[in-house]
Amino acid sequence: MKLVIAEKNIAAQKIAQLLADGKPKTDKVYNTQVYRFTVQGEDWVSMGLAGHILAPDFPDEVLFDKKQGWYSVTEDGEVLPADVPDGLARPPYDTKRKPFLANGINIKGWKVESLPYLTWAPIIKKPAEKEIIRVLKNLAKKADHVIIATDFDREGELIGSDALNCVREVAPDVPTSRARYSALIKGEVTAAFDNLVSLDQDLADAGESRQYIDLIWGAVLTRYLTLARFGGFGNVRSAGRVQTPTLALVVERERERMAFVPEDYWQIRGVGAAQGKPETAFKMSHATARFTDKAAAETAFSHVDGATTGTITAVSKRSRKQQPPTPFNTTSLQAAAAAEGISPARTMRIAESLYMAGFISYPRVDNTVYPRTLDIAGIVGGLSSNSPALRPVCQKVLAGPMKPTRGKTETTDHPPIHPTGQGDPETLDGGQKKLYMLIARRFLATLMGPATIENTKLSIDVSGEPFTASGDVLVDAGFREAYPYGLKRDEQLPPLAEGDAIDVSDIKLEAKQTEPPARYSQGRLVQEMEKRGLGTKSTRASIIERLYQVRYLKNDPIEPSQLGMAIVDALHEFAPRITTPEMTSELEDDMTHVAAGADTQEHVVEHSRALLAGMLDTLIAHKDDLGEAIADAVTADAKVGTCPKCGKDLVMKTSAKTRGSFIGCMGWPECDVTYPVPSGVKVSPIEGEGAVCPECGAPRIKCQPFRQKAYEVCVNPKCPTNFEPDLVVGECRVCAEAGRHGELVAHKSERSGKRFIRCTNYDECGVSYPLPARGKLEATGEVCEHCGAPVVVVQTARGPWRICVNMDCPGKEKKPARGRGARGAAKGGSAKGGTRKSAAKPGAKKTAAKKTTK
DNA sequence: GCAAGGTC
Repeated sequence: MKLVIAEKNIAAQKIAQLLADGKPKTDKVYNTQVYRFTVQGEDWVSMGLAGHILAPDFPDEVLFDKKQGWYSVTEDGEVLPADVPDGLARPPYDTKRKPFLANGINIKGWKVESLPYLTWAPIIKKPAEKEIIRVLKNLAKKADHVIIATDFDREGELIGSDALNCVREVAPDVPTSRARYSALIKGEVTAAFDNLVSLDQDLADAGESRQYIDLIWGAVLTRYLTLARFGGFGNVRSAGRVQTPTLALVVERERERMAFVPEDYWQIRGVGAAQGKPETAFKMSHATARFTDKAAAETAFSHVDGATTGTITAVSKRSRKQQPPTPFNTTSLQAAAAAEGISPARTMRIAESLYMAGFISYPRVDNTVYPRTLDIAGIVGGLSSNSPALRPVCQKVLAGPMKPTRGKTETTDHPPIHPTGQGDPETLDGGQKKLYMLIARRFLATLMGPATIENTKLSIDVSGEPFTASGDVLVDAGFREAYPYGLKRDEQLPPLAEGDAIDVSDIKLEAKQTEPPARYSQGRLVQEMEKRGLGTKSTRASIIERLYQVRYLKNDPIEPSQLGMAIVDALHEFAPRITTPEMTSELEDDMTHVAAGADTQEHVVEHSRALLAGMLDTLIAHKDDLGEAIADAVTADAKVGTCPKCGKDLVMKTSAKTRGSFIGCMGWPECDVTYPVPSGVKVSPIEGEGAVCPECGAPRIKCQPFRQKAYEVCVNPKCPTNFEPDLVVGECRVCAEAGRHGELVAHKSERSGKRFIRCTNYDECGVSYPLPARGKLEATGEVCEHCGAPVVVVQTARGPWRICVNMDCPGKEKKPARGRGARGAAKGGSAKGGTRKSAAKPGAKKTAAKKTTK
């Protein structure tokens, strides 16, 4: 039996189909799919791995004592790896050297001293995909020939080499060979299997060098940063060859913004309209788009101030074509999806699920050129029958020439990301459908003609001053019929001719300032990483996500936190190599040499270890400075405002007793100012105007609910801007039926800030209703016609909103368009609306909201 | 409690 080992299941299946005499049979070994087939009567089996099946790691004996964590203490009080194997320590760090004594000292402060040992620690490969390895070994035992058919690239060679090492453990003598194909098509694959070669160990070693260097630098620097000032569990401060330069890009942009000196300029703008037709109003501006000289701007303005008429002096029309977009690869899909509000990491998760469900092609590709073998018409036909919304445009595409656009990158391993045309999009959830439609529409757009946009430019004379107005109209939609993403709205100008008089109004002189360079969006950052050679199509999204997770980055567009800036600054000073993309490009050079046999893995890795070791003395010497910088940055990130009592910083804190968070003063215990944290929202400080509440002097904060509009409130729940005196909204029905008198009163919890209505006889009737978190309440004195509960009015940003307070009311109307969380909350109350257990219980609301917002 | 690279 011949065993074929592919990098992934789909490749194993495809290879089986392409090589088999007839149809391959799907079989299972343990729980993994394999494909059995015959080639010229001989039995073959193919299986897919799941990428790397082994992961590099330090051996357990140098992983440091498990109980002690990342360091351990010898009997002499010496802090060392739990057991230093022979030959582990290299100059200038040898085992005889005592880094320090821990007796009588707080050991925590000394942990980084063991890092030189880690720098020289040996690295082994540990099983990462145990199930796959089990299957691999099971099949290898029965095989008389093993063929490695992983992807034809450096990582593929390494994955194949790891697989061979597993095979060798159970079948040391089985002959092995390597099939190299660069596209999963008949010609390529059969040629590869007709011309088997042997595994390129140099290429695999090059890949393994990358693994080792990434692990050593990542582990040593991450532990260093984490331990320099230990911030408690869950506060890892990571560093790495790709993530740190990526973070540095964001920090650099932020620094440019901070160093930016805005320049003043002036604009004169107004509104024009065809005479007597105010409905044709259009914007116009002075022909000098930006006056840099204030006096000149004022002079020009003095001529036109209060003008009511103007004259068209020229009309010019020019049409331009917008070319259809190129096919999607991973980066361009991530960028386009990011513009639609889906982060690169989420895009990849959704794309993976669409791929697994058969809706789209393989999502990790660099290629932007459809292969000739792709059945484009078949896919369009499939889309047409499965997606009614796309049917008309599909029919148009089918009737056209269907000449696809081409991008710059052409590889043959996978086609660009495209819909398969199969599957009913109605079965997809919201995020999946949104991404699927983007991919499907993009695909159609690449088969269509350009869009034509007609630009009209009016030159206007107003009291001797030249003005212009410009309008863009899409006259021929072309590919835009399929792909409306990022399309500007038409700006239509009224039909006017030279010499026509127009009405003019609202001419204003506006003082403006030039803007600093924009922050990166997640889509832009992915593109920038690609440009600088940082990460791969498969890793960039997750690396950005990681930077958010360790709280180096925040918001979108991306801002670095104080912590992120402190990390970059510290590493830039003491380990600059890790902060720039050059480490990656030099690593690439090294790997090229190893792959070519001009250098060895041992030499390259050792050299890298030495570079890191050379930085450690300085890093360790500056541990306290760095720890302080990190601690200060973390405090600055936690700041939500300034204490009205003592002027120190108010920060987010966690109560040691209840583990709940609250806002407290850094001046504690001298100053006892605390505030509750509004629940269910992300809190951030307000800078500049509006930072301090004019009513009570407490800071105002910005609250960002999940997927809802952010709002600003005073942090003080007792502030008149938050506090509403208890409001009687009606009479309690339950009490009335029981012959008691109970009044329904609106309350606001001082602790959580939550609002609710409760009966004055709550202990007896248990009647309580949740209320919306915000908006001034008014009693109406009315009762609901459906359920008899009181009706109140809530003043919202969108105007007054009348509601029956009973969330379980049968006549419940849909709320005016607001966030989903609020709808979820309303639903949550409905479970047992108006009874003690549900409505009043804070947990109930939260769970329900979670369910619907997921 | 570490990285980055595959893929699920």
